Amino acid sequence: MAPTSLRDTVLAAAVDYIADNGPDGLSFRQVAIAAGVSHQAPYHHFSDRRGIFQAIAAEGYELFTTAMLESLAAEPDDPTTALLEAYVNFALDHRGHFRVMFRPDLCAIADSPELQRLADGSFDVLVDHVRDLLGPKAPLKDIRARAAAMWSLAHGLSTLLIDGPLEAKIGPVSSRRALIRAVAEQSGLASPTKRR
Amino acid sequence: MAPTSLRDTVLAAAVDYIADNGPDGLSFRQVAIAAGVSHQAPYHHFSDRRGIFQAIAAEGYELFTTAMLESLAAEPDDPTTALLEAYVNFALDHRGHFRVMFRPDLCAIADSPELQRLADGSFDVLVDHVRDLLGPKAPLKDIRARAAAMWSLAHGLSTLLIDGPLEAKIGPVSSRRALIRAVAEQSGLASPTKRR
DNA sequence: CGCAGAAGTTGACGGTGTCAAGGGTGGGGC
DNA sequence: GCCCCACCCTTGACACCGTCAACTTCTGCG
Repeated sequence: MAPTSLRDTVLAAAVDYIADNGPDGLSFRQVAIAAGVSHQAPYHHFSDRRGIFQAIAAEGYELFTTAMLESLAAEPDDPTTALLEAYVNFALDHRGHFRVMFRPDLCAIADSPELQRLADGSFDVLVDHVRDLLGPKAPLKDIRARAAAMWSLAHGLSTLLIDGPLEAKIGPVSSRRALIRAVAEQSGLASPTKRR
Repeated sequence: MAPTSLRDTVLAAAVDYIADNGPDGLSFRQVAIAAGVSHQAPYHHFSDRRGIFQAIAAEGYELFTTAMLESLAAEPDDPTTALLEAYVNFALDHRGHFRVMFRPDLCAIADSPELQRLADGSFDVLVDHVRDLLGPKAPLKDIRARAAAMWSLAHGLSTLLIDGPLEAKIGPVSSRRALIRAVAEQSGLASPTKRR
């Protein structure tokens, strides 16, 4: 935290703003003058407005991958729920990053090989888990569908909790952990060994 | 379609643009001059930039509700899959609407009672289905969790298919219908009567 | 006929992203 | 010791955007 280079300052300020207000109203210039520099200073660290979002997304995917791996390590006997929990917790605790990571119009993942690599790293955690879960002899079709199902459930719950109307319709969520586990249980995805 | 009022023209053009490019780069002025009118003409039909998005969202929720109801009626023996399919199909076939409907920063659902009513109508279709499915004596907690799970799965799959990296990781989707059914099956949500 | 209201136009203002050019400063080679 | 250059930042300008305000044009109705 000591260096506080302009690059880091701008990045942190942008993430904070996005977490509160969403990425779209973010003003390059406002961030700059809030940091006490001229409106063009950040251009020396980011080529573009898109460059800021790419940097935020890259940071986010790194945090995301380690969060999922840590959760898997902490809860080895129910890895599916562990992953689901890590996914939702990351989204809620790092809204600023999460809101950018899944907006290809903002960060253009495909245009940056480095960013693409980081994103793939995150998703591979999930896909690898499904492969382990279903075993090496499972048909590829099932692995894909299972991964898509897990990913969709986690992603949908995250986005609906962040800015969707879920809480308004479902009722207030007293315990995030309890909601995640109840959802995992109501879908058939969690702890599949108990299901047969 | 005959009247083609300026209001309808602007709305349709905006929806088309959003379906292709996302809602954020949408320019009020460009839409106006593309429609052959001055840059201020649309202001006579929409109070605000936000007003356009609210109108798009309202139209979207109406289409959304009827799409889900029609799918339920067409496939009464597997209503969960019918709803999931309707949800994903709507998202993919009406990207312009879908991209706005779940962006509260754009359309500010809570600020418009009319829009709030339409949105509630859509979600009630889903919640009512879960209530029917689990029976009247099911604990409220289970109903909520089940609704959240179904909703999350449908919403996550939709958003990941629209602009997420799902197809890139899972592989090309030859048949949308097959993917949806496989995902429904891999999650434990679809056709629960067959599961016990 | 008169007029009120809707629909559309023109002009202006502040804010924003971005391009272009300039300044200042610290460090390394001669 | 001096010069030069790379780096970081500033200043200024431009086009575009959303929005406010005032003006014109048209239309229906007493």
